[in-house]
Amino acid sequence: MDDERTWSIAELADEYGVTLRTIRFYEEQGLLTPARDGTRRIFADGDRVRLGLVLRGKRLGFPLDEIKKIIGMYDAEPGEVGQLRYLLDQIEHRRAELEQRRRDIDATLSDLAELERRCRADLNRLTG
Amino acid sequence: MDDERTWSIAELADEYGVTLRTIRFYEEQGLLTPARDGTRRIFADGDRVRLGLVLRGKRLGFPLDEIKKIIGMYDAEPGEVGQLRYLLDQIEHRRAELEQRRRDIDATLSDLAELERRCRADLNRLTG
DNA sequence: CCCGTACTTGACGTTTACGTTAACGTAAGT
DNA sequence: ACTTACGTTAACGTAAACGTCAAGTACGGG
Repeated sequence: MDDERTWSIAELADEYGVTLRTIRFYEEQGLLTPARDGTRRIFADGDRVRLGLVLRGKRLGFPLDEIKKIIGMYDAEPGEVGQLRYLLDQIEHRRAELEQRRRDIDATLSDLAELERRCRADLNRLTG
Repeated sequence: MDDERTWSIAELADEYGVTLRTIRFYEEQGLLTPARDGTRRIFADGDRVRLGLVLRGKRLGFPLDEIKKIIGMYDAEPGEVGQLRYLLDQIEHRRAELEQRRRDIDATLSDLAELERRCRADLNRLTG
């Protein structure tokens, strides 16, 4: 099986539910670097994965330049020891950030659960 | 003990690490409604809590008008049955959103963990 | 050859969430 | 009386993340 399949910009946009403009903008920002056939963009599987990562980052509320850094970490060359230590440091930083977010989410979910309880109680009182 | 203590805009800004402008802007947007002593803003405990909720929403990447709606749900009057059903519906919607976010976070954390493993392996190879 | 469809690159418009002066009021300290 | 600290409103500026034209290119079908 060849996984040499490629996609047009419209196919990718359609698949991920974004506009063409969005994808072009991501390329302009260096988040995607599709190949070219003349002037046309050709997206390989790696590009699809990257787009998925970008959108996941967006759902998490990260700004695009942050997302760029994070994705950049994934495909950094092994490089020298200093680089590796720096990268590990960054990883730790991101992890802390994400764990803070998860705490915020859990707190909000718990607030919502409490709110729902009150709602259901009120509803029971009124319709019960 | 009276919990009648109040705060100035500067105290609140300082406590939460935001600027005065930010707080005034939140008021302008209807996210906060502090009392007044003449023209001066007087923040009660409820206002502090609300500011905390706003900032939590921000950390989660919600836009301010979304945050306004969510917070609005907390202090909605019990109201009529239709309102309650609508509110329960909204709660469900927010919950789904937050749970998607948590999945995104977990996926990212797992990516980071894998990346860290590879980093440590490389580091061992180089310094080992 | 013309048409429709898909693609391209500008370039300007828009919204959000504040930052940044500007110009002023008020109350306390010296 | 003067300064300093803290507050006010009004208004313009800005960066991010696209949306929205405008104008042109490339290609297969009829």
